[in-house]
Amino acid sequence: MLRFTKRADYGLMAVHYIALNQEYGAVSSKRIAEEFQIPAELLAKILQRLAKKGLIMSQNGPKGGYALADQASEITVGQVVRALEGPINIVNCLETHQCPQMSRCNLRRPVLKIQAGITQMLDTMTLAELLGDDVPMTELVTNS
Amino acid sequence: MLRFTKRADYGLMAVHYIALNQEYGAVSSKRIAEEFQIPAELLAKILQRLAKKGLIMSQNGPKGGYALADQASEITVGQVVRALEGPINIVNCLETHQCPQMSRCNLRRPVLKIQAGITQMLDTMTLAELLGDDVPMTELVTNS
DNA sequence: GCTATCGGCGACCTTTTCAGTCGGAGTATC
DNA sequence: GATACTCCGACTGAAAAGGTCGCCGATAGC
Repeated sequence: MLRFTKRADYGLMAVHYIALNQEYGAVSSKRIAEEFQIPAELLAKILQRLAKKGLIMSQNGPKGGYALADQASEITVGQVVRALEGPINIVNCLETHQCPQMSRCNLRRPVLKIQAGITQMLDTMTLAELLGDDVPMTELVTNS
Repeated sequence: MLRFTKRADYGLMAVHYIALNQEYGAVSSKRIAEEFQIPAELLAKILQRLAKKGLIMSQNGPKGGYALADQASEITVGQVVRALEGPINIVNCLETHQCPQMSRCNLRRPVLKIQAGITQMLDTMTLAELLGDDVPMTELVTNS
């Protein structure tokens, strides 16, 4: 229901954590998993995927772990999300499957508009922007 | 992976179709299902839900069916989506479940920002806007 | 008043996708 | 070269979505 998977959640948390702590050396998957209390193997898989996509660099062996492949200001939230969840498609009729009423459907334009808006939001938000602010802001939670 | 369910898809298609055709009388669930080749029972359930939420009006019996409860310009895409999928929450740590690292999480602010952006887009888009344009625009499909 | 047609409602089954788990291979350190 | 640490890829279980079935109540036409 228009929701990120935990893959994206965990991935963003992890990348964020790496960005914060990599100056003291590579950050291991295990450490991040403990920090956020998420299953180590699951997180490992996520990080592997990010490494495969070239967003983070992996280093094997003791003292190994992950580090950002680029500056935090050069990596966008959209890149991380797409690396983990594939291309952003709000509806499935526009990708592989074809809606039988493709020709009559007037929903494509608005849907694409929404999609483009979301994509742009994600792509203009870099990791660097996530690092600064640590205010609680619980009051922003608006379950409309 | 950040995707609408078919409930929302079908719901929007149906409401859109009702808006187009209701001037000649109520539009039956069966007719819409045939038009878009979607399971009649499933669509029925969706329309019932929309009726329950007061977005469309139902009329029983022969010649019965559904009609918009309000002007097309007064019904927003966001209303339809929320009626069918509940409140929009991109991540689940912000609603019922609590992330064990709530205090350290710096992701809330950007997530809420994205969420607010999406919500606003959906809420400012009315049904009336969907009715006018029927251009193909297949070239807009950008699987980035 | 009988009948056909429609919406309304709840329970159920199937399929897909997500979340989490397991064993294996590689690499650096000692 | 043995060991401990890491990354890596296939597998299994759980949850949600999608779809189905059957029955009831209401309304309009005959």
